[in-house]
Amino acid sequence: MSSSEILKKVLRKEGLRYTHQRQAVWDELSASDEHRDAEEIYLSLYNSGLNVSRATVYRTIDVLVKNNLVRKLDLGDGRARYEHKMDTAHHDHLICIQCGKIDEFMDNIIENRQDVIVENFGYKLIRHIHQLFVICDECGSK
Amino acid sequence: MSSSEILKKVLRKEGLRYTHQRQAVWDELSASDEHRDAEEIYLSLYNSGLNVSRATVYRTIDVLVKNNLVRKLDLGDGRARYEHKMDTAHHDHLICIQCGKIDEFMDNIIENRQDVIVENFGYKLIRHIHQLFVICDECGSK
DNA sequence: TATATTATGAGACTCATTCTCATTAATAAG
DNA sequence: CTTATTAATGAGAATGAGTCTCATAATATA
Repeated sequence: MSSSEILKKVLRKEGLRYTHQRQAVWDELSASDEHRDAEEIYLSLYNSGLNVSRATVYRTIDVLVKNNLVRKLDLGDGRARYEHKMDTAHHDHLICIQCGKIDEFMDNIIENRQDVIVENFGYKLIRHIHQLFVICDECGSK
Repeated sequence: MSSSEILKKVLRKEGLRYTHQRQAVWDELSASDEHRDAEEIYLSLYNSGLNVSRATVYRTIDVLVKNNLVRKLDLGDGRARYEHKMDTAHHDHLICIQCGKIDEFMDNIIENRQDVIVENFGYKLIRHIHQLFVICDECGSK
C-alpha cells in the first residue's frame, strides 16, 4: 500500500479530508528514520517549497500519532520527537545525554516482566515508556 | 539525621546558604509521599503562610534534585512531578491514564536486563525512565 | 557592627504547543 | 461543471511551565 493510500485510509476512518498539507507532513515523516521534532519537519517542508503552517504540522502529527502511523517520543527536553512506524517493530530507546544520539532496543524479557508487573497490580497495560539515558561509546572515549 | 541537618549538609557541599525558604521547600517535599508538581508545592507553602516565590521553589528543587534528595518525574503531560528520596529504594512508576493514580514498582530482572542492553552497545548507563501507563483496577471496573 | 556576597521576589521572558477566526479548499448536491 | 456546504488552513495571538533579570533583602565574614 502506497504512502498516500495509507494516509487516505486513516483520514477516511477519522472522517477527515485528504489534503496536500496532510500528505506532505506524512511524506516528510515516513521518508526518514530520524527522530525529529515538529520544527524540523516544518522547516524541512518549508525548504522544499511546501509551505505548511506550524499549526497544520502539529495538527496532522496528532492524527498520525492517534492512528498509529507515527510514534511520539518525550525525551524530557521539552521538545517532542516523532518517528514513523512503517515496517518497524516495537522498540524503546537509548539516548546519549551528551551528543543526543538515539539508538533503539527491544528485549522480550523486559516486555514480559512489564506484563507480569501490571497483572500483579490487577491493572491493564496501555503503553509504556522505557528510555535508557547513556554516555555512548564515542562520547565516553573522549 | 534531621531534615534540616540533611539540607544543611547538601547546601554546604554546594557552597550555598541555608535559608528559610530552602528549608520550607525541602520540608514540604520530604513531608509527603505524593508525586507533586511545583505549583502544588508553591501553593501548599503559600497556604501555610510561607510565602516562598515560585522562582525560589524551582531553584530549590533544582538543588535538591541535583543532590539526590528529590527525584524529578516527567509523566509526559508538561508538568514535572517531584518525590523525595528519603528512605526510599529505587523504583519506577505505573500511571493510570484515567485517574492519574501513581504506583511504584521495582523489578530486578528488568534492572539487570537494562545493564546488559547498555553493555552490549558498549555504552554507559547514567539513568533510566520506565513508566507503565495503565488503566488501574478502579478505573477498569467502571 | 560594617562589608561583601548570595538569595529572594516580582514580574518579564522564553519556547513548544495550542487556539482563534477569517480565509481557502475539498467534498456533496444539483 | 458550478454552487453550496462544511472542514482545513494560516497567521499570529494565547497559553503555561519553567527560567531569567535585577533591585532589594538576608546571610556570612571581618
